[in-house]
Amino acid sequence: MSRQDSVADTVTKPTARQHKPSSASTAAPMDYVLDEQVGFLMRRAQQRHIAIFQRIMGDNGPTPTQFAAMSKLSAGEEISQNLLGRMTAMDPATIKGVIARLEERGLVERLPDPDDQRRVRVRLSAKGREAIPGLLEKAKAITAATLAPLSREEAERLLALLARLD
Amino acid sequence: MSRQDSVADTVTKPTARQHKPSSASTAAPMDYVLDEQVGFLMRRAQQRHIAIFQRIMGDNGPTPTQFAAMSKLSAGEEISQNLLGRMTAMDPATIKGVIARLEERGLVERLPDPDDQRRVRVRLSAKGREAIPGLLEKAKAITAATLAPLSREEAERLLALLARLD
DNA sequence: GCAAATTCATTTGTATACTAACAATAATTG
DNA sequence: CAATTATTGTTAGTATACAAATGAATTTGC
Repeated sequence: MSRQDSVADTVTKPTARQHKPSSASTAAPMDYVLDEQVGFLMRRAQQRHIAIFQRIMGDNGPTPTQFAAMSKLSAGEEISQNLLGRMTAMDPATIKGVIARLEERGLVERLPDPDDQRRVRVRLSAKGREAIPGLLEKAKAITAATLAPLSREEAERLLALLARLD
Repeated sequence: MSRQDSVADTVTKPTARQHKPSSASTAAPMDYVLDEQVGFLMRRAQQRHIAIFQRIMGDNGPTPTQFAAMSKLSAGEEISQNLLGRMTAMDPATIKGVIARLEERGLVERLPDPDDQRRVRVRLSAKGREAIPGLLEKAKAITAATLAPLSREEAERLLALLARLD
């Protein structure tokens, strides 16, 4: 099978870090290697994670943000839409769309808040509650698969470092 | 050596759950804490990074993916659009939009490839080349600001771990 | 040398994500 | 109490991201 030709096949890979600042040349690339920057590495790691997420959750499964919302709602309480967004690191515009799509699929319900007419309370539907155990099982498998390249100690270290970057 | 034992068992946090095994309640939350999962932590860390990126690049600056494309093009060679996508971890549909927006702003040019009529060659425009030194300077500041909560050793460890997750 | 497979770029559709502006409602404060 | 301020949710607009389908061009495999 012809594998997808990777970048390495067609591009002269600068390989590892070279201490030599290449001088002389007109370009003067200024010693900046995109592939070593934290933003690029995080983006790639996230892409892989999301691919794993979709593979394990399956075609009808929730997206990562949809699952995040359902996970928080699985505690059982009704939560205002904006607060749920804060709990799942989504701004009001983003959580709105996520909840709308979950509601379309019958997994959550939206109710007016009797104490505050601005608020919309969100909770899992019966169908949503039934889905939770299976989703949590898959979510654990997703975390395990994402961290599979690392040993236990390395994974713990990574999580601790990531937690300090927010 | 520490074999790659399934990370699945590392998920079982010894710290989290309080002792209430009898579970008189219906919920049985199953020992899953969203905020400790690698996907959630990466998403949050990325959100913070992107906010830093936008703050330092400024209102007229490129987005992270736009800058990634410009950075790769700054080596000076003309690159086919799809290959540039591979080099910057974007699929063909994504890189198309990124290049289109850079072209609208006069930072890159698209040319037909004389050797392969399917291909579109992309290169920096004069305006794009002029912008590169300032952008690289800011990009370094962005990396530094993103990693600021960590010591140098911790940052190196994080980058090494992230690099193994893709 | 030619059919089959692959690659390149594009288009369409779905789903985040954020900014900015907005209206309705609540809370605060002078 | 009235005026200001803050919060909640919505809408519109921009920009990733990827899947799937498509058409054109190039490689391949026999």
